[in-house]
Amino acid sequence: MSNRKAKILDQDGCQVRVVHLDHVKQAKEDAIPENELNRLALMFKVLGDPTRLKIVMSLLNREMCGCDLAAFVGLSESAVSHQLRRLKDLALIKQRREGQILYNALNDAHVSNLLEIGLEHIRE
Amino acid sequence: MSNRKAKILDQDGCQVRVVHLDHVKQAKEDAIPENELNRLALMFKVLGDPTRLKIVMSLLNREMCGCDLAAFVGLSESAVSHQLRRLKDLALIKQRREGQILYNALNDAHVSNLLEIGLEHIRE
DNA sequence: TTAATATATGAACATATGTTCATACACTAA
DNA sequence: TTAGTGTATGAACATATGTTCATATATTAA
Repeated sequence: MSNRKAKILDQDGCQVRVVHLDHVKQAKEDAIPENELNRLALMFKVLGDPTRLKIVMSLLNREMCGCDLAAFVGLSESAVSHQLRRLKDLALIKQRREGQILYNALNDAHVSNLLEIGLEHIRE
Repeated sequence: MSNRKAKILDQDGCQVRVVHLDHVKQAKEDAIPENELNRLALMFKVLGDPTRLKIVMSLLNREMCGCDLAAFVGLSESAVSHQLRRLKDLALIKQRREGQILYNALNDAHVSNLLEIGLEHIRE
């Protein structure tokens, strides 16, 4: 492991100081593709809003229609609908229609795992 | 399970339509405390920025100092420092000083688990 | 002490975000 | 078809957010 200070050129041609050239190089090699990174960040960001998180948490144990969710989180049905769309776009929830009513549920086990691990982390 | 439409009063005294009174009631009983919800949302939000997520992902396999991280993500050391503080505030990373250099690492297994499960989700 | 390096921080700016409002669509019952 | 209900969506607004810049602090070497 090098502790020598080095100057390298970044992708824009600017000089950048680096302490551990090898670390930076390896990190770049390991990095996931940019579209995956952005999609992963977007998924976390969608979970990172209290309203949406409260909706998702409530779906851990039951299905809920938009109407119920609006009453539960204390917002308009319109606001809830906007949020549900974002959750659906990232496959965090799935929807099933029964007549006029659209039931929302968690999409798969990944989502509940994320919630559980996240809760463990903030509780320790 | 009731399918009868009902009108109830929310905590602000406004009339709210509810399809499944029992679902809403149970969801309210199950709900985690508001401060936990907000903290959990904040944790996801902090992971939900591409810059911070790229930093955290790079720490999966090695320690990195702020200097290296700035070169890796292609931003100023100041910008990186701001982001590292947010990550540290939520105990997502920990820091260890060695002389002038502050090494950053993931705080615990929860963080790497969250990243792995998140990646699985977006890749399926 | 002085200079150099690594990191931290407050203020300011431009951009992004969530809710509201008005309106439109989808499904059902009469 | 008509009316009623559940959901969706675009625009607009106020707020929140991330980066930049200037500056400050901390550690080490000379």
